[in-house]
Amino acid sequence: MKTSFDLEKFIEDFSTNCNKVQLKTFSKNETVTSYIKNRNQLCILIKGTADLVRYDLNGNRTIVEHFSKNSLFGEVFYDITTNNELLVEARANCTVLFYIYDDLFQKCKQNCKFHKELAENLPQLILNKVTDLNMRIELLTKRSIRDKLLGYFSLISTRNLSPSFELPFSLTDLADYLSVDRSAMMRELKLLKEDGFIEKSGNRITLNYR
Amino acid sequence: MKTSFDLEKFIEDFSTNCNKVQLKTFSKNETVTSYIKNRNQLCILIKGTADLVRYDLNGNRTIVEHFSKNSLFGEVFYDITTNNELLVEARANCTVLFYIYDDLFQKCKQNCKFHKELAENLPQLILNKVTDLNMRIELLTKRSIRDKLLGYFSLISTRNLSPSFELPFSLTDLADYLSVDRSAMMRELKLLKEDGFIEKSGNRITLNYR
DNA sequence: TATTTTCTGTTGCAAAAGCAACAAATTATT
DNA sequence: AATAATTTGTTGCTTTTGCAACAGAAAATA
Repeated sequence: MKTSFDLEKFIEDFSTNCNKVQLKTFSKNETVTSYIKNRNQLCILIKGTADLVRYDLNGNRTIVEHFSKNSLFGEVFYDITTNNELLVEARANCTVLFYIYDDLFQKCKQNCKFHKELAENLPQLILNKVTDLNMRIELLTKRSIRDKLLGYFSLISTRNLSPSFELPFSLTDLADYLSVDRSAMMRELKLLKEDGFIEKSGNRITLNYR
Repeated sequence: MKTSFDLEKFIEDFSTNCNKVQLKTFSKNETVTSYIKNRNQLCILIKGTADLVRYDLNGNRTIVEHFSKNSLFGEVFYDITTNNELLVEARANCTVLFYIYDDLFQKCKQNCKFHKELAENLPQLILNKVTDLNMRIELLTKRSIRDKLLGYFSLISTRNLSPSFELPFSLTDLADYLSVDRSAMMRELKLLKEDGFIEKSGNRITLNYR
């Protein structure tokens, strides 16, 4: 895992009069922001978890990204070309920093402490985001539900340094994240149990493969 | 589209004695690099086109990313957790800049012109990469081959500012890029023609929807 | 230019995934 | 504690996708 500085710590003892920065809190299930064409917001999740969710024309819901502490989101990272609605929804109580900027990597005119720190650390945070996106692509390019599940489990297991873990999603959300039908996914989970690949009780999974 | 500085122009009249930078050329179908665990190379495609390709255990080939001028690649952007082979293959004659770095965003000790310029421009190039990856995810999360094709076509069409365009891939490669079976994709293309969504002659597609 | 290789286009059949509907279990709300 | 809402688990049926195999076209190579 790549290291990154502790933004939360930094924010805590941070008081700025910089008018380009806003700190807001959200409670579970609230909409944090929706992506709007021709705006270019940058947001940093300081605390909590949230999802970027898309609802398409067929009524399918997709969890496009899953955010936790230090995750970046906002239109800066997205070319909004489609008519799909893109919403960021709080999964737990959240603290989010909104950054309205002229030039993302330029220090603001006041040259305030916040902008200085941000400019220094943003590149690494973005790099973390890129590796996250690449892992997501690796999952999505797998051809079967089985391979998607196994790939996802193996990922979480590696992160937790344990073959046994609680899913960070409900099973309903996991299906939306892997972009597959929920009932088909449930069926495949059952088969994975029957074939001895995994053990499962509730949302706790134990892997029987390395 | 986001703007970015012209790296090719910059490289042309660039001569450095910085020992951390290498410029190499490749001809079509040559392997530019393969991703190696515990190395952290950063590469910039100065000229040409190339693909990041993965071969999985089932023998499936996936085009993970498609690179053109100014694209970034290398292990910096990838957590190599799987046993899958990841190769960058030149699709056309290429010029690639390899950057062996200690700290990606730190100027090198010699404080050479190249590192200065790169440090200034890298963040924007990375941001472009992030929006590319997000578009790719949007495509891959579409549930049917039909929607993937239509989404992809609409993307290319928007980029080219025209409802008619040559595919930048062979159809075989397009299937590997959309992560679907080639023959199933061909069948769907035929249906799209029959249903009047597209016209197709060879690798030229014309869209009949906006 | 002849020959080999790759790519396109097609099809029948098999396997996988999606859809719809519902009951049971769990969690949230009043 | 009672009720409502959401999530889990399951299944029969339908549709979509994948697989395999092959012929013709196009492109690359000798």
